[in-house]
Amino acid sequence: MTIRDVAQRAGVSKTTVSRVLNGRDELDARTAARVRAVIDELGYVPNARAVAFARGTTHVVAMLLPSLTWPWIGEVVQAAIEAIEDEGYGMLVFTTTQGEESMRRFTEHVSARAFDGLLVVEPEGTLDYITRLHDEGLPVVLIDDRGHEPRFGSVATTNRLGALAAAHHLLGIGRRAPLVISGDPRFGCVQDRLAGFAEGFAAAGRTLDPLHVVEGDFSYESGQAAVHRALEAGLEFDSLFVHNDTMAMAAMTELRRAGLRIPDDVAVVGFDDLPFAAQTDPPLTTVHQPIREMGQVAARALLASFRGTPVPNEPIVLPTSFTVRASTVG
Amino acid sequence: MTIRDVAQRAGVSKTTVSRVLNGRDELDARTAARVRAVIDELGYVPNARAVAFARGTTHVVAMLLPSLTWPWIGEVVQAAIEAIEDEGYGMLVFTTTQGEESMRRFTEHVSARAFDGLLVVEPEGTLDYITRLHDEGLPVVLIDDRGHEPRFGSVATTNRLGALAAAHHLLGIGRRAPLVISGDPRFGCVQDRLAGFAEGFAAAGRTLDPLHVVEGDFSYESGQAAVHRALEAGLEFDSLFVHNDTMAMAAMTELRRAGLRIPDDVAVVGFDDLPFAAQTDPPLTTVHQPIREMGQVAARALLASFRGTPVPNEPIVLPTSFTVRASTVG
DNA sequence: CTGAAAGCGCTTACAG
DNA sequence: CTGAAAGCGCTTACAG
Repeated sequence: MTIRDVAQRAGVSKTTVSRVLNGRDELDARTAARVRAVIDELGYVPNARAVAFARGTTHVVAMLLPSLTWPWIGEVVQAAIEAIEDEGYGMLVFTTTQGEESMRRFTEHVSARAFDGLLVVEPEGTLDYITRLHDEGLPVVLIDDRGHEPRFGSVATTNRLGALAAAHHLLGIGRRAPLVISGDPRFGCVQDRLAGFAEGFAAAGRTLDPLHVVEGDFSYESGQAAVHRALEAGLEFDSLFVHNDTMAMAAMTELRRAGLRIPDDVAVVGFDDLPFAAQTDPPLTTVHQPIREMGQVAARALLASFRGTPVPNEPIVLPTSFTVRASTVG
Repeated sequence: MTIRDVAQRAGVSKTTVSRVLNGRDELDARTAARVRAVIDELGYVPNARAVAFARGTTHVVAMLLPSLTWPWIGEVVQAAIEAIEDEGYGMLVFTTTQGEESMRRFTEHVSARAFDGLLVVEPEGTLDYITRLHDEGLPVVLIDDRGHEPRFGSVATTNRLGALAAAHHLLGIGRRAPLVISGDPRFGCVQDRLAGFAEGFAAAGRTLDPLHVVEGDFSYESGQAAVHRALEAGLEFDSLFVHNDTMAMAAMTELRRAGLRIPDDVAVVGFDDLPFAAQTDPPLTTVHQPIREMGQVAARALLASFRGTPVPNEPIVLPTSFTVRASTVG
């Protein structure tokens, strides 16, 4: 069934049916009603391929991601999909688990103009390429989990303030000797978290000893190893500020193994507030990242740009919040 | 840039360029080489919208899911995407977190013929609808996590045998009094797991007491509650067979809280083998579901059907395996 | 082996 | 307010 069938049955031209469908031109109310009745009766839905071809627009948004199996990525994508679906768009998902080959394929889809705009959680080392796509006219919004501040639209969060809140909380419960387990220091977000946390302690007249900052890489194993090394080295600490929840969970397991009580001997603060943070043992105090909101806001900004509202050039920054649980306050 | 530009520059017709692009007809090797050279030189990529329109085929596969935030769903989708991308297809993802509204939107995309085939992890209560889509000619493959055995192509796993393996393992390490924490018994997979486990104990001359089967709903909370209730009721057990890892993890936390040692007092076996199962405390012995393989096999079966190989009518069954960790063998 | 032409199902100036 | 016609960029019989 095509627009022709509807037109014939309603006794109008295809042009008129098209107008009813898209409803921006003036048309006689009665004609419109009649056409609409026929559309309903026939259950007609315009062929998406034909519409895309004629309009030069797909009603599809792509999302480029490192992988779907990361802890928080499902949340971002879910939120973005919901926002996208709300406007009748579809979401094409691309991941880069196959490295170069994945990027080659993605590029192919870009060149083929298979979608109208792009949401991206940056796969490592692709920022220049994404920037080029943006410069070439593809609407792009970056969901910035790494503190990039790119030259195009992005959504980020307050890493520095989040870490500051962690510092205040630990100071507030009387902890004076924190150990920091950081993520990879090449990331802007890691720098921001280190800076914010140091700032909080500095404001209380306490300088953080650089020896009390151990480097992890956001993985479970690295969280475990960090605590292990710190204990072996005989470092003294009454609290942990860990740059993500996964490492924090690992750290807690390791602390318990060493016979330390949480929070009595060591209070632990994470970063992310993933769903499992409420279910660790003990439940984890952590800096809440507005993951869902970031996905949603990014999607909405992209959709708005299709309607002519340009994506802001500076990052859209969404605030973290602070979630207190039993890992710091028994 | 369009196919016209390439044709002009190569001094051939658009038909010829199209033939080079799709390469199924015979053509002069030299002509083909010349056209290919021009294509490379110009970096020409056919417009996906035009191709889709002309061919009546989109090179896009859709995946319908309850949600992207479930523990194992990212793995399935990731595996499916990789298989899809390998053949140059794109993956359109739809979730049903918005209930009826989501389904209405999805239906719209179906009617608009926005994709060539469908992969589905069934959102509750949609099986009849999916069956109808299949009957109307849409290629569909179900990734069956619930023991459905639908009337169309599906990929499933050996729930019964997996549970049987769990029973054998527990018997093998001398456990005689298991407590089972099940999922929602309306699911076929839950029935299969109950049956397989009971079978294993029956074969060893031991009948399972129905009182020792407590019902959960696959959620963390329900796992915790189940153990709590069992202990309150004074049930005696030396082991736990839990129908998924999430409840198993919750159960372990609750056991520890009650002062019981794992595995000394209670050995614990889960089901799924999610990534976190290796990182619980202690690491969880569990029935490994071939989640990635299911996604991959389902995607490949769907792609094969586009090439004329029909999707088999009976379920494609992939075997579970059994992963032994410290929660049963200290 | 190659090309001219029709056609895929819409949208959108343009004319009335 | 409405319609005839061109056009979007390919593919695919059909003819040679």
